[in-house]
Amino acid sequence: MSVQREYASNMSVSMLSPFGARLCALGLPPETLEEIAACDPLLEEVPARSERRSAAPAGSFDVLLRGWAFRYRDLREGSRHIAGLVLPGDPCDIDAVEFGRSNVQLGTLTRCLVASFDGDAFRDLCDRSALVRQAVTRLSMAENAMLREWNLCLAHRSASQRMAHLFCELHVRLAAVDAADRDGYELPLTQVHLAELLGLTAVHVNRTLQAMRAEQLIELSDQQLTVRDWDALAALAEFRADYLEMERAAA
Amino acid sequence: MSVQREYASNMSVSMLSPFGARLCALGLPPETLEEIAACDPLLEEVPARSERRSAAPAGSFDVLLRGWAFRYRDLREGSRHIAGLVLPGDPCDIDAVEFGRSNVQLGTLTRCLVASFDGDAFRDLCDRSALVRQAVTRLSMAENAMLREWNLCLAHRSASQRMAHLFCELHVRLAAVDAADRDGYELPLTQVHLAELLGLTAVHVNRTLQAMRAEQLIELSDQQLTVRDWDALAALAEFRADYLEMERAAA
DNA sequence: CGTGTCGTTGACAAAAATCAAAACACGTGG
DNA sequence: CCACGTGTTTTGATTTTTGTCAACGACACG
Repeated sequence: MSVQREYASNMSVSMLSPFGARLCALGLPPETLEEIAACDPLLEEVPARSERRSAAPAGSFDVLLRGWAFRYRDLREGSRHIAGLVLPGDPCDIDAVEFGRSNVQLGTLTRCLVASFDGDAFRDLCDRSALVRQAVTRLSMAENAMLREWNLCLAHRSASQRMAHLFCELHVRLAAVDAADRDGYELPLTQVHLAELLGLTAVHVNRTLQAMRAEQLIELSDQQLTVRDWDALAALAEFRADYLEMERAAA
Repeated sequence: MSVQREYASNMSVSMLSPFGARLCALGLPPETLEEIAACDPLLEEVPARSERRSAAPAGSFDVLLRGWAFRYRDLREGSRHIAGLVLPGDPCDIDAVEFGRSNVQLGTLTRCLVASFDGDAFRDLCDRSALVRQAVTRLSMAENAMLREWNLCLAHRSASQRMAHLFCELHVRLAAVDAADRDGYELPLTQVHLAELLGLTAVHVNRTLQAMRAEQLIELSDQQLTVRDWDALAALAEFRADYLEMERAAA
């Protein structure tokens, strides 16, 4: 391995730091990131508010490094389902690794930086390295845990509870990649986005937000969310962070 | 390897046939099942209507071979969320493989036969065999796909659409393990179970079922579901089976 | 026979969707 | 600078969907 190559690889490791944080939170050793970084990802900037972009063009393994994105699916006549938010450190579409192509649409909310690993090279690496394949498995299972939790919310909780749960989950996930203050974070979503995500109408989202503001739970203006009363918010949502903390679950 | 051992292993392969069908549907070669079967699972009968059973006691890897089971979680005061149905060939809790213990509750609807692989032995096998670890990854991703689809249903579809979607999905999943007729299948769920699964009240489930019967979509009595009009049912649910057929997606 | 579970029904209340419109911010071009 | 279009937030009135509460009948089982 040439010096340039090693240098490039080290650069990659530091570039990939949010992804490294994710792997670490999943209980994976630092070598995992080094092995993956050796794949030399392509770094790509994506402008804000882009849509109709495949999550992993050409079956590559794409990881979001900076910015906010979301997975979505169009429904009949103008309606849309946002299947989940993609935050720094998250894979855009983990399934693409196994199945060689993506059938998820990805949209961006802010300007994003994406690390794109060549699909075939990454799959080769999976075959060679048990650690890397284990990382893929755990990333998939982490997503699984979030989906299950969100399922429960959608099935059994009210509009305000879902909203509260989303805000709590985002706080914890953003904090894990140093993108949240102690009492809030930037939330680059419109009320329409929230509606598509929560499975509500935009009108109802608006009224729910107003109720939550009136109850002194949160403030939200200019894309900035401030949590006024974390305990009350978490209690409303019946939020427990354990499903997000796989490493503790593994211990 | 002794003759007895091989013999036992061959026995296992045939015992495990529903699980083999799953692996095959996920695009995995037959060797995968053979390697796994060599782990010599314990076969365990579980009586019908048992509850409060951990999905994978002692971190074992458990696979349902016969019967119906479900994953659930208790909520505040008497209410309960059924997170998913476990059909023959399905792992009871795939996460237990990676995290060495299960925090999912499992209940049975009918008498069940479960193959239980020793946790540590199975994890050793994962480390040795890329194929087996890949199987775990794909099983996790398959569950992921179902969760995503169900998420969409819960978020954006009405009671009758959810119900229709459930019936369609079950038909396809049961057919994959030869447990469905062309026009229906046994459905060992009470209306209360359906309610906990669909995120509705039992009363509303009852009324929704009646409406679907009145519209000649289905019949349901004595735990036997008959699909009267598949096309109309699938259209109502906006059901497309592709998310269940990973092998085709991979092709 | 009681007792329990399950399916069913009716009357009513709450949650959320729908429809329509206004208020507001923000850029762009005249 | 203003007029204009567009996207976002807000509001009110109304309807639809679903939940809640209470009760009853069928049926299995001890």
